Amino acid sequence: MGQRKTTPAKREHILQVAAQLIRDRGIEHTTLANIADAAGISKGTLYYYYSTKSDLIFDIADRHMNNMTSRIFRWLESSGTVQSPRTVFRMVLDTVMHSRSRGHIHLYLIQEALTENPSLRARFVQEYRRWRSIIEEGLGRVYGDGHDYQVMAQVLLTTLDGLVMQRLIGAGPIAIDEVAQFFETAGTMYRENEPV
Amino acid sequence: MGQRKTTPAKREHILQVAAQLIRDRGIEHTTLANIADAAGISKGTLYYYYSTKSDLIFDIADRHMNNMTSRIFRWLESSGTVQSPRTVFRMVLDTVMHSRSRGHIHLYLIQEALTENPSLRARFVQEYRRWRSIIEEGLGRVYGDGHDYQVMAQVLLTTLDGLVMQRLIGAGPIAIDEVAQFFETAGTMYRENEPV
Amino acid sequence: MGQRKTTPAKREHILQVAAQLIRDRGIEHTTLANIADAAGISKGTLYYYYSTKSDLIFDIADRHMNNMTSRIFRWLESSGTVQSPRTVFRMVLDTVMHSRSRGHIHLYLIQEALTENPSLRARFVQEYRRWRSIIEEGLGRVYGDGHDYQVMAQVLLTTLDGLVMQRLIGAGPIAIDEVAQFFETAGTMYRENEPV
Amino acid sequence: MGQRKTTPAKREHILQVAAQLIRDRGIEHTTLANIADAAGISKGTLYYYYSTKSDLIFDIADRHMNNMTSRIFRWLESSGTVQSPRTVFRMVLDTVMHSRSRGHIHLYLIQEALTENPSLRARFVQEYRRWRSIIEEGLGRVYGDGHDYQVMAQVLLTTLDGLVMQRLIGAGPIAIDEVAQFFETAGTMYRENEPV
DNA sequence: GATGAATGAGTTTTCATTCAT
DNA sequence: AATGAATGAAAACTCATTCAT
Repeated sequence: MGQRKTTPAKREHILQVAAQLIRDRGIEHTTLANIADAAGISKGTLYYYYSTKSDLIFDIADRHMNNMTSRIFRWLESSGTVQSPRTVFRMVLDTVMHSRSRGHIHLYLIQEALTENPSLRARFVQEYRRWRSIIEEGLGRVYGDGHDYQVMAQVLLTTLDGLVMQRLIGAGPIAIDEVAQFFETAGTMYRENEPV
Repeated sequence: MGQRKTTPAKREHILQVAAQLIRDRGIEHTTLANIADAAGISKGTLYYYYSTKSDLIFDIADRHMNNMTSRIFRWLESSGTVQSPRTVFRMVLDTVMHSRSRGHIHLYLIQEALTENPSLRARFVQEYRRWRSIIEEGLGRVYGDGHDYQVMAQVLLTTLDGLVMQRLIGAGPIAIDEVAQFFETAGTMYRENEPV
Repeated sequence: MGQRKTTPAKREHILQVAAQLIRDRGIEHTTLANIADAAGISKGTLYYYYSTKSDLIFDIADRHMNNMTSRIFRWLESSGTVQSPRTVFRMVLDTVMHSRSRGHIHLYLIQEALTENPSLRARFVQEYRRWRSIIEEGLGRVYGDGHDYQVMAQVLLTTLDGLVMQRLIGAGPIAIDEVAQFFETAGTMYRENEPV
Repeated sequence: MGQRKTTPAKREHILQVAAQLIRDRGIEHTTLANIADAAGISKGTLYYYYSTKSDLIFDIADRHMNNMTSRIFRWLESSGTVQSPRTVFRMVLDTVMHSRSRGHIHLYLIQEALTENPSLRARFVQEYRRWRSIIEEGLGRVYGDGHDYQVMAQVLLTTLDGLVMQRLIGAGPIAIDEVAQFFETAGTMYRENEPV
């Protein structure tokens, strides 16, 4: 829904291939020649679709964030019919962390945004805010009342980012179930103690 | 204090300068020429002290992790005499997130470890485990009993990482106080519900 | 009036647009993609009308030289009815230097002719001779007698070229009036001293 | 006297070689690989001395203009002891136009300055002014009195530029002697008629 | 210890041109 | 007539690394 122009099939193909390569080797170690090769086209053709490496990266980031957003959205939709908050948490954690590669690309893109891509950075800031508010709304729905879940949403989102990093590093298995439970009990607790 | 061999003053100087540059522009955008320039030496001399860019980066990472570790250690030491768990959390969050630049370098180094520096990665894995166990011990001390704070330690550490990332992106101010409170109440709650 | 074949409207349009671009950015910095864009057509279509960049440039040069020639011709026509030689010079200088853009394209085209377009160069040689003889004839008419104005015509034409260059560089305002006067007095003088 | 830093021998060598190539084929058709080859060094080494094609071109232009300037200066020096104005003109014209290659490079550099090198352009403007004033002073000396030779200096300089262009195009032999004579008689005349 | 010079292998970018539809 | 897609060959630029002095 609303990519730039109408992404033609080949542009889409390039996007996929490039994202895959970047996942595997990082942005800096993925050359345009690599991408062209993997996509089965010439460098010239690559240029036809993306006249700059930056452009390509921006589109990959864009796609990535849209994916994340719609994933979280779907969670929000479904959460209306779910009884157990715990199940919900498990699902969120699970979904977002789903593929190691997704985490990889997430980290690379942030890095890129940080060092030399101001517009990409702006995009990240905007998207983070969006995610936070979606999560907030979802939490409100799960717990059913009018409490303020701002902080909890932030912690949850933040934890997700942290999990991505730790998972990438591979510092031991991550006990998602336990973390989910932690958040559930914390949520209940927090709600009760709120008037602080 | 016990670097490899006896770090001569110039090696130390190079380290500092390089770390600073990497903080500002990322690893990939910091060339050896940049470092030599900033350090006021020639590229040849740089190579006299560090025969490879990787070596230099490893040393920077080493230094960085030692810093983190001793910081968390200090917390452990001090936590024995602190009454309020909340104060403790605030302090940890505060300390670790202290400088934006530190966060930057943390992220860059992880990236590097991820893409092409397996030994650096191993080092990170080891250090993360260490941090987690320190935090675990500290939590036990704060809450005073024999409960198992593994998950909570993980969540705390993870959140720290996540906070670093979000802070880097600059997605709005981070309500450290509130997060600290969240963890405190969560901690209490979790302790009580533990038998799961 | 009488281009090759019968220049269809679109070919003419391309010509204008391309000339404009070249005026602004030079030949080397004007790509066929630029021209196609500016003309509102596709590169493919551009190739339908001009099978080579060289062809297009030749046509532009052709047009440019025809313009210059007819301008000087007009001067010749009018000069018969003019009394003051000075007025005439002023007019020539003024006319030829009329638009900065024309000077630009003149220079660019000469450059092109020089480096890689022998046929264009031949065309320039031919045209320069023509201009010189037109000017010579005009001078004879102005001064009314049978003297030989070859040198003066050359100096005048040469000065025009020089003025174009200096004007392009923008090295200060050019005192056209004074230059015109210089030529007038010089002309008179020269005529008298001729038997050298 | 006062190149940037102290031009090492190799830098100087590169400069000469590059200037030569540019004279022969133009800026656009002279690649860095060509230059490196002709200079007997690698592209990397070329980069060591000139990190940009623009830098190199600027230095060539700088050198070129210094050459021109000192050539005109020398004329000024010598002109003090010369009796015949005509001899002087001949010499100036002759000297400046001396080598066809010099003209070539002059034209290319102006072109370059025009299209995308503002600092080069500024340099040209400055140098043109300098040349004009040197010529003015020289004329005053030749004609011995306090008249104002501004216009004549401009016409002379302009004519030189024009001659360079026409010579490059190769539009017939240039009658330098006659042109010199024209300027001499014109000079005398102009001086006498000055109070206009 | 220190350095400037040199390098080569790789990387992005450019663009005139071709061609099937 | 018109076009979008594709291409290749070349060009500029990057930079970690080596080495004689």
